[in-house]
Amino acid sequence: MPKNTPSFSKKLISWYLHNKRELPWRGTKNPYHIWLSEIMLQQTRVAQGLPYYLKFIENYPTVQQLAHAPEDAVLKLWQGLGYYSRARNLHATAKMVSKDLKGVFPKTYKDLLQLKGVGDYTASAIASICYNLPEAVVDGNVYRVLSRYFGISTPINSSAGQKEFKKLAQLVIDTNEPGTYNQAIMEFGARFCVPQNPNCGNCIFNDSCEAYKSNKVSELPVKLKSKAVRKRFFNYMVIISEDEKTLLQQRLGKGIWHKLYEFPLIETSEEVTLSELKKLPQFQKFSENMEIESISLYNETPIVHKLSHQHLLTRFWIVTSKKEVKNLIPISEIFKYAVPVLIENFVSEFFEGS
DNA sequence: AATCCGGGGCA
DNA sequence: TGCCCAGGATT
Repeated sequence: MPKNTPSFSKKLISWYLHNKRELPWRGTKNPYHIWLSEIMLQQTRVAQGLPYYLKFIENYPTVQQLAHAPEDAVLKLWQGLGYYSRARNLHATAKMVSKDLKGVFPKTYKDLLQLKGVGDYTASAIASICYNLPEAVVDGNVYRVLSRYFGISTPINSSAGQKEFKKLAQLVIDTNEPGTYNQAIMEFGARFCVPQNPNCGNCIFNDSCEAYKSNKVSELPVKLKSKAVRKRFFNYMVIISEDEKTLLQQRLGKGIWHKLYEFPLIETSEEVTLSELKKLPQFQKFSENMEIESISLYNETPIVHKLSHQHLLTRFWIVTSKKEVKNLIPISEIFKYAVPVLIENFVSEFFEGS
């Protein structure tokens, strides 16, 4: 189909060799390092993931050391990076590779795909970068570059689009150096063929890019709109005991922040007053083994914590207690627990200097 | 096929 | 504000 495919991949690789960023996971084929970086960079910018990559390599230099770490420690190190199932799957896969595979990562696309947290993109990335296999990656950058260069308007988040772009990516990959090619097209998308206002006038492809020729660069790629975000109302009960302790609970159900810690949470369907809060069954349960001395609202205006798919309108209630409550932890030890950024921000603000 | 799952950067 | 980011799992 694409008649200038060789030129496309060659120019891409040439651009890459002259313009690539030097990153810690470049220039190595160590599958542990590549795997770790690829998991971290899922839906995550290089600038955001980089410090986490360095922390993980420093704390866990080998897959065996990661495997032997407690899950809580892995989650704590992952704290702030989001999409925490990645951290749980990372740890599970480390244990699997360490025990069942004696520390040796799978060496084919098909076998890599069996690992928890490794999908089409990540299996292709590891296979091509570590083992020189001609497996084309398709990430957000690849969608953008291919849709523009070839002028394809199939929505990238439709199943038809995913198939079409995967097939095209596999067609144009440079099979002689697939790892370099895959990184080249992603780097090109991340650094030059950017979503907004790309510098097409200076682009190496401005003589062959279909979108540029037809003045449709700003319209590609096409993406179906997702539905509106859900609003949720969170009331966090921050217990302060006389001996400077508080209560944290681990989230164990389905949903966001699985296995992270937070203050006791009372979720409501709307913003509530203190008297309304006190009437709720969840509040009764919360306070049943306590002798509450006082409750005061820390923030009248809810803190809006925005996730990609829901907005959390959050208010913190400060609860002082006379009677000893069970399972309290010293406030000075909150930092040992993996908590959502929403909680971390409150803790650092509220307990600052105390 | 659609939805869920974080957090941050940018125009 | 809305969109995007070296996506994957679940329903």
